[in-house]
Amino acid sequence: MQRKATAQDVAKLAGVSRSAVSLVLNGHGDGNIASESQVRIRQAAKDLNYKPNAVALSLRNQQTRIIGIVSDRVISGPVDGNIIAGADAVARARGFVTLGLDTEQDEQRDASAVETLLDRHVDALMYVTVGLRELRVPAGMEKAPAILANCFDSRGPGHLGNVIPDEVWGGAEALRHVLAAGHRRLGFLTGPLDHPAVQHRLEGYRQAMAEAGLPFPDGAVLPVGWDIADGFAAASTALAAPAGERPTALLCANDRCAVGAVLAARGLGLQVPGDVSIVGYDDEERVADTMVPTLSTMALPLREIGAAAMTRILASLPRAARKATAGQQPDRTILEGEELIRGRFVDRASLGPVPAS
Amino acid sequence: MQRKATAQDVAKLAGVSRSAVSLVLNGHGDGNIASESQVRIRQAAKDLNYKPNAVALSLRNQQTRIIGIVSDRVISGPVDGNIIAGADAVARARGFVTLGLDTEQDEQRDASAVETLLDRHVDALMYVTVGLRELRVPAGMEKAPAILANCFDSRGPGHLGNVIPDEVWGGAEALRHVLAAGHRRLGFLTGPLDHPAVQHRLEGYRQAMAEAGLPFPDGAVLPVGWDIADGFAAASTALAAPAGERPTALLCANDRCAVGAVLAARGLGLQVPGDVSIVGYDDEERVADTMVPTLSTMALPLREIGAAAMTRILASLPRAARKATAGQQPDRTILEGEELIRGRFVDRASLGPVPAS
DNA sequence: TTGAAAGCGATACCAT
DNA sequence: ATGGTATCGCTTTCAA
Repeated sequence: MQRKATAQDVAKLAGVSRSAVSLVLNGHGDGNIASESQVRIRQAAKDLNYKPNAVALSLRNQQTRIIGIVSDRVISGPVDGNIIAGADAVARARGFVTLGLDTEQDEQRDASAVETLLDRHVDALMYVTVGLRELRVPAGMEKAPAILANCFDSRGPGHLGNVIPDEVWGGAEALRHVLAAGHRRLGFLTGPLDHPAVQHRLEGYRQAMAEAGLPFPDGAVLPVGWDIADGFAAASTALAAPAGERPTALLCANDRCAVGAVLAARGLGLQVPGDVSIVGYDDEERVADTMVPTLSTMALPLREIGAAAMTRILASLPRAARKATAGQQPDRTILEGEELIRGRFVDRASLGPVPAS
Repeated sequence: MQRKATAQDVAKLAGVSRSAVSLVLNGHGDGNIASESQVRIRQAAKDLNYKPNAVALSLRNQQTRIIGIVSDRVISGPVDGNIIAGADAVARARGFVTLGLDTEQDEQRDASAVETLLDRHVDALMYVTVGLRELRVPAGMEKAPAILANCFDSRGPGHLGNVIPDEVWGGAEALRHVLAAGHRRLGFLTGPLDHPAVQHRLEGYRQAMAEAGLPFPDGAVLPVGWDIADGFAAASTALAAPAGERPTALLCANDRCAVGAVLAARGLGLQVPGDVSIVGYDDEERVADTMVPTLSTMALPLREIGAAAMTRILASLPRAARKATAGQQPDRTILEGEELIRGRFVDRASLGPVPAS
């Protein structure tokens, strides 16, 4: 912590009292301070490169302008941190800063992370998960305004509000694109059936089939996992059927799974998308866009989720930084309910027309 | 910022003054406060779940116990945040917290990120990059103790100290494993030749060849890029040669590039590692370990780099948190020089013996 | 052994 | 219009 100019220094240079400095620099000077004093004060502040000490302000205002973010494996993990990036962008635009603690998927660290943040007197809390999932809200989170991003309260609705991707819509939208390309023999390489995102997407798949007046082919659902090897194994099986029976399009649980599916197709001597189309999910950077062939995929609106969650939490804070105690009540109703955000389908090379056969 | 018990509350409950509370709770009570008062104070603190207000402490001690981290695309990016995780683990173990700002590769945000951090009066700064590179140190970084992780000062040595992976050793070590498997016809799918990591690894490759008494095959170096598509293109060319001439092992710039190489091999009807061995670099989570086949690769010691950088920066801080101003000088010499960290070779399935042919 | 008081930096009320 | 002063919560020196 280096030493910088204080209000006192500015006051001395301008030949006034520090109260005058404070008044002027906060815009309350107009009815109170002689305008020529105001000029001198502003000049002095500029000369000294004066910035109010954030720590002193925090103490004085009982507001740190820090939003604490607990994440399960977003910061340290190999996956996209765009939720946090989106949240941070909103926070910074409003003079807040985010303080992130990653538990690295160790549930025991949840409560201690919250405690650390609370000890630092963050103004609000946000919990971010790497994948959509149920969250056992850590102890202590009720002690500050809080919101969940990409996860939902295990105690059910009516507790902590949250922002999540609209997976029902996402599943439906992805399938709509596949159907529009003419595909009818499909394979759904989903993640585990007990995963909430998988359930939602399946519902979306059913919706899209119904919209198209098609029956839903239950046998086409192949629950696997989220990794390359999972996609490889499932696709190897699904594509082993003779040309007239095998699926002409595979909808995968995510882009890595799709990579495995492409690998499997190539192993069987099949072209993508010539013989089989493959659609991913997530639009993972440096995977979907640089894969061979590039992956058509349903993008997850991660940045938007983070931004929406941060927007809500900031709106719940008492206005104006000052008078946090006496002033108006924080508007907690903003923190209730679930907000669904839609992604968008990214059309690249791996989805093509139905093979002529 | 919720209201919590203050030292005043503890004092009242224990029937003493707040100075007594402070003395006792900081271990300075022994020669000063009656031992029975001490017991009462400790009990009262426990009853009220008293924790000193971190903000007030920061103001009083002129030390926030926050380390600011600026990163170019580590938090928001799709790549491993393990450097930050390693740094954070060290910091938290010593009662510090890290405040990370990601510039998302926008150089213009560099200085403003540093400024934001400095405005928050962080005790020290760290700059983390997603890949090894030269860094034009942002303005303002000299205003606090600072260190570089995974990058190096563009002004050359003797300026900001740094911690980076030992890429020369890494290149040599990877090649040693390939040579030990018997391979002699090699292909080096490196990143761009002007990239520092590529230059270092190339030097390592030469070393390992020399150690083995082999000439270095300049024609085997195929500089490409870092993505799947790059690896695919380069490997497609390299492996197009007839069986007796084509390389039996490919050393790739990173794991994604290796994925592209595997894709290319499969496209040519070649087995990995049956016909050609493929070695990655980075040991990227959820790629190297779940690829089909799983990737043998040179792991980058990201966590260790973060931990080492944080260790050095904390060691440079004035001891004991108190008497920051008057007390001893910060030990800046610790922040000088370059520290090289070695990774380790991870032996999985993609590296095999030379094909019988 | 204990408590009163100064000070970290900024703000806002209240006399002047 | 201006400046003195209490306050935020804590630490530490100095008197009593």
